[in-house]
Amino acid sequence: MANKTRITIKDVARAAGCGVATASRVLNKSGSASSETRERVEQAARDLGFAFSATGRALQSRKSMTVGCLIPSLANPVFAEAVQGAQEELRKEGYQLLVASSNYDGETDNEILTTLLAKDVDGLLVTMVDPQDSSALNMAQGRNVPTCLMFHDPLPGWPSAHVSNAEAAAEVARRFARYGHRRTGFLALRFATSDRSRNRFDGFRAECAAQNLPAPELIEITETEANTPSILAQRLCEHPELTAIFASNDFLAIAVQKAANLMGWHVPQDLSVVGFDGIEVGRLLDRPLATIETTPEAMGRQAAQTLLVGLQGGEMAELTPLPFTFRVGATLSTPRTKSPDDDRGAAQSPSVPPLTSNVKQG
Amino acid sequence: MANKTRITIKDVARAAGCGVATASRVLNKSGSASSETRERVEQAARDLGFAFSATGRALQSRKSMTVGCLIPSLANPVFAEAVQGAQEELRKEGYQLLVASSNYDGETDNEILTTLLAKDVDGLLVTMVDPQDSSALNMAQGRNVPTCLMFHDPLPGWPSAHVSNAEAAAEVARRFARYGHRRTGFLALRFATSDRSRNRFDGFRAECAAQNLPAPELIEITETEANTPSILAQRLCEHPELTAIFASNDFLAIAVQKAANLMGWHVPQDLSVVGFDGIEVGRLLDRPLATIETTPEAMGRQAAQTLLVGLQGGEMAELTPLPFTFRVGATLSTPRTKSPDDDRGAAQSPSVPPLTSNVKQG
DNA sequence: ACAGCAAATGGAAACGTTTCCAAACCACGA
DNA sequence: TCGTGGTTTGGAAACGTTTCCATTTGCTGT
Repeated sequence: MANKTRITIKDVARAAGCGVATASRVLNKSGSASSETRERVEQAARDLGFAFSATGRALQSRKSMTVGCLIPSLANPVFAEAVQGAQEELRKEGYQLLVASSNYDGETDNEILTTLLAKDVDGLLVTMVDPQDSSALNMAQGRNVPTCLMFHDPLPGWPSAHVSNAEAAAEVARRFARYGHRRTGFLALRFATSDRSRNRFDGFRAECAAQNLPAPELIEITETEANTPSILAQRLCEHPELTAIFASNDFLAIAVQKAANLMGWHVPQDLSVVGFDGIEVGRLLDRPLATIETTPEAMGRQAAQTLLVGLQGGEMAELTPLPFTFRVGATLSTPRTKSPDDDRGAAQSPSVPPLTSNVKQG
Repeated sequence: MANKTRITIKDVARAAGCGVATASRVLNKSGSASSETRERVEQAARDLGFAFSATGRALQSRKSMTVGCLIPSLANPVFAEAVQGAQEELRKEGYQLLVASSNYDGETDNEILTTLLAKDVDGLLVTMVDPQDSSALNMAQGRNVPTCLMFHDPLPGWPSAHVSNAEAAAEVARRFARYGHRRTGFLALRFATSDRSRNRFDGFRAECAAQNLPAPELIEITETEANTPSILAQRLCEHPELTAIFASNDFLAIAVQKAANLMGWHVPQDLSVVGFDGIEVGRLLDRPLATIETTPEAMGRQAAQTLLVGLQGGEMAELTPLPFTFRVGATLSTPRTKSPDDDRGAAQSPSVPPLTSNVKQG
């Protein structure tokens, strides 16, 4: 019960009958020491169950061996997987990850970054609402804290592990065009706080134009609308002319299918749907989801590796976008040919078979 | 370019023309100071862009304001959500979360815990392979580092935020029995490294016995088998007598459906399937998954709140299990009556409607 | 004008490390 | 016997805080 709560290197030194400097040298295998002292120190350390205090070390060496990680939410598997990948990569090199999420809130982003910087993180891995003018992110730069973004399209000043949102979205537009769709929609959640979503829309719209399609309809919905199929169905009904919907992420795309079912529309005959991200469950659906397949874990790994270069004092190179794949699912087909009084949901012959090959792009 | 890299309280004191003690008092709003000095110090701090170093503070106060979090993997949304909940709860009180995952490996568990302890975490949130005899977890106890488990059924020595795995599993057995199933199977992944999974099986088996059902078949599969529908289908074929399968998590349950489809079996007529966890996507499937619905985020929150009590020096009480719900989906029904040469997959009249009410239990 | 007291202040120690530096020690050849 | 040069060794400073404690300052009331 009279346990001193912490065993320090001084305790070890005393037990071994030597100075702390010597103990430190032995335990770190730096500098020289006679084999007898070495033995005594090691024995003492073992007996006492000594372990270095990372705090003491951090203070003296000005290296915390800690990386800060800011993301919108761990409840989104895309971010969670990225963190998982980054964490594994960093741990190999002895770094720990300080993780915090902002819930898609710009102010919280800054608060968190400030806290992380105060914690003396050696580096930063960041996905946030508005990196371009975050005071805290600038402060990180001023303090020379290596920083790598994740998911964001390239931004001046920071490397970013990402997939080209615009190019991926363009691929979707091309697919739609190839299947003969003309009136398309882009379904967005949190459009205001996600540059990813905005960039997807921009890329999608641009390619629609290039393909001589009418401009896509932008449909913004709230979290509640996304989670309530009946309401979502209502929103979709406001756009009866659309034959294909590009959802800004897979969950949304699945929700659209659900909503469509509710109205008796058949996917894909009555409405084609394509998602974004390529989450695993999309594959397991009865009607596997057509989607842009990305690899968030690889993204996290890449970000971590780049950061490691920065942490070792190197120059962090601008990153080339990670490849994406168009996953051919069963939710994209030719639109049914519609007559003006066409009744959606009527029996329908099978659609043309989907294109057989996937496209990989970098 | 000649920037001193870090601004310390000494710099502030010098700029304000006072001692560091005074500066510290002002900036911390502790102790007294004349309004002029107060003003000068605050001005100086603002001008210099001063921020406290958490490391220095941690060293002197022996509080790192950091909590360590160990989980099997962030790639599993159940854990990711728990971390999310815990993180939010802890941040409110000024704590940051140091997150690491072990990939379901017991040795890694211990390595990580050791590292976290070295980092002087003030508390620990843990889900691991084998908490009962982890040297590192004992060390945490010896060092008086408050620790709360997550997901684990109660264990002597540590509080645990959890759902009663056995009771939840028993509920599944009762549902199976009520629908007239007799030959059932329990599909397990990582049985060896998950006490949760084992406890579910035990509870399931016990209640099968109580309901006079034959002992359930334990079917262990590997990750690869789980991810490859065709192989999984093969495994299922080895047990043609089973009419209902309880999968140890929802992903597995979805995989079973997929595999069943592949063989032309109809779910639930030919094979009923129930999952565990209650992940969101289960709801969005064409055939919504029947499952035990749990609330991982709430679990993370509860664990964090308990831990906070411990962090404030209080006694951490044993936690009562969190409630779970049996989610009535569309994957559980009466088994089709089988004749010996019955051809599974033949056309079939609709099953009886599912029970209408959910059950909530704590 | 002065004792007495509260408010304000700053020096110094401590937290646990690492590392610089000077001192002590050793064996060896001259 | 004594330098010489290398190996071991430990004291002390530094990293950025907070806090104890002693000192100084400024008033109050008599």
